[in-house]
Amino acid sequence: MLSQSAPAVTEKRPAPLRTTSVPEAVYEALRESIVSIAEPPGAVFTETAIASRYGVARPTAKAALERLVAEGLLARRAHHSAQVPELSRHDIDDLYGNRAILEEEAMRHLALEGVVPVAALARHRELLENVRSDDRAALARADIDFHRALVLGQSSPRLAKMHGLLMGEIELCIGQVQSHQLIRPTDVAEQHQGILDAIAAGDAALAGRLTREHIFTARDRLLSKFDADHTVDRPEAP
Amino acid sequence: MLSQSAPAVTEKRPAPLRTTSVPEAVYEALRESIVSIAEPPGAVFTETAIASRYGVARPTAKAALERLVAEGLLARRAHHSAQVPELSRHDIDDLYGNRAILEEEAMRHLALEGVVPVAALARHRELLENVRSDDRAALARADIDFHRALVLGQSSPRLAKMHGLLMGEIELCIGQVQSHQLIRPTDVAEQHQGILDAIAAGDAALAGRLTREHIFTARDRLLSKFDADHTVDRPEAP
DNA sequence: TGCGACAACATTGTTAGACAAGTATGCATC
DNA sequence: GATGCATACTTGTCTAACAATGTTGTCGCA
Repeated sequence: MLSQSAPAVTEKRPAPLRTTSVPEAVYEALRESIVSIAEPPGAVFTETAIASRYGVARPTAKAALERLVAEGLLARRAHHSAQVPELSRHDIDDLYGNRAILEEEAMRHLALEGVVPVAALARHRELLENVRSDDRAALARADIDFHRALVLGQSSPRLAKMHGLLMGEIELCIGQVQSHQLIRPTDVAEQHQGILDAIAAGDAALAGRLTREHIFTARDRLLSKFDADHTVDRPEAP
Repeated sequence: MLSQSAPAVTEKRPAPLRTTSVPEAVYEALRESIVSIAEPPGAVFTETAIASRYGVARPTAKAALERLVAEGLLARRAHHSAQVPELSRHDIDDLYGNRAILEEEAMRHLALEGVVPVAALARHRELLENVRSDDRAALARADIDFHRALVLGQSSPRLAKMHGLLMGEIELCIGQVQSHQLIRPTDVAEQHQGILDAIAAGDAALAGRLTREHIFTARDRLLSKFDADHTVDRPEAP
């Protein structure tokens, strides 16, 4: 019941065949170093520095930077170097609020179609296998990949596009607020299982509600950590 | 009650001061010619052609094209010229379904804040003044500008960003399916007034419901026109 | 006539280098 | 100590060129 889509379907799309152009590769590398906070908030990226770091021409570096700026992973004013933005409390709230809206809708779609994307199942299994691992960052990534796979599996390309836009900043957010130190992987896995079951059962309302609650739980965890981190440094806060 | 924000607020943001760079100008010009279907679906845009048409360098034209591709206003495969995409029935459905979700949420935000953005009021007045005009295209634009102003007026920047992404394709959609020939401007104005009233009254549920219905009405009008246009040419359709 | 290989062309991908324009920084002056 | 200027840095834009890829048309051949 979990996969009404026949195996033939996965056969018909043999491979997305991700061909990688040079700007694409630079973009990926930069993106990775940003969301992993190898480059901390405030780090500056000049076009020439990126160009020489990766051995490409400046226009190529420029293209990669502009793409990151468009996604919100970098901020820059005219004639200034790009910088990794520091997300505020309001940003976290905004990010997760919109994420909840989008994913709730995506899960409702999936439930109405009654199809659980095979890619999401694979990601779920990955997370289950690593649930006893101590690599919290890897678990956070598995969590994100699971959600991405689910949204990618529903039928609205625009919904997936908008979700992808948000998830970039969400990853940055998770990196900056290292809240996955506190999270219990078993809880996450359980909630994921609940969502999958609701989708498979075709219960759109339940799938939507569970998704919303799951995301709000994550949001609240991040906000708590954020507040804790920011009241220590500022004893004069009310 | 309509504007709880003091005049001082508009004073604090003296002007967005829209400075226009060269690629920006090319982008705007191309975008306009696309959504106004001066360039019909299928029209090809080569980088060199754009560059010589506007008297700019090819990299400049390239940047403008890439931006349009990212927004879905142009489609292109690697090593091929960009083309204006032809939206399918499914695209229209997808576009308006997602638009409804986003705008419903935006109106709920506004209603909860109890603030009607002054820009939206101005747009509404514009539409009312031209309600007897025969310039249907201008009315369609006023309609879009009204919705844009409302969403821009609420407090979530990401919601506005995602909405902007959709609205580009929505404009293209409206251009390709010339359905505003059939629309009654007074109906549109009335529905807008209803939404504004609900927001001012702080009734989030009502504002959301009216918005959703308003958008679905528009969608159904487009779909009807689309079907009519496409069954004429294909008598063998079921 | 029909079909396949090959060659020429068109288009994008990427680079290099250069100059202009804008911004910030530091220094000298008052 | 505040102001104004000069300098350095960074981005904005252009010209030119070559490489890689996809398309098209032609030619020869069966």
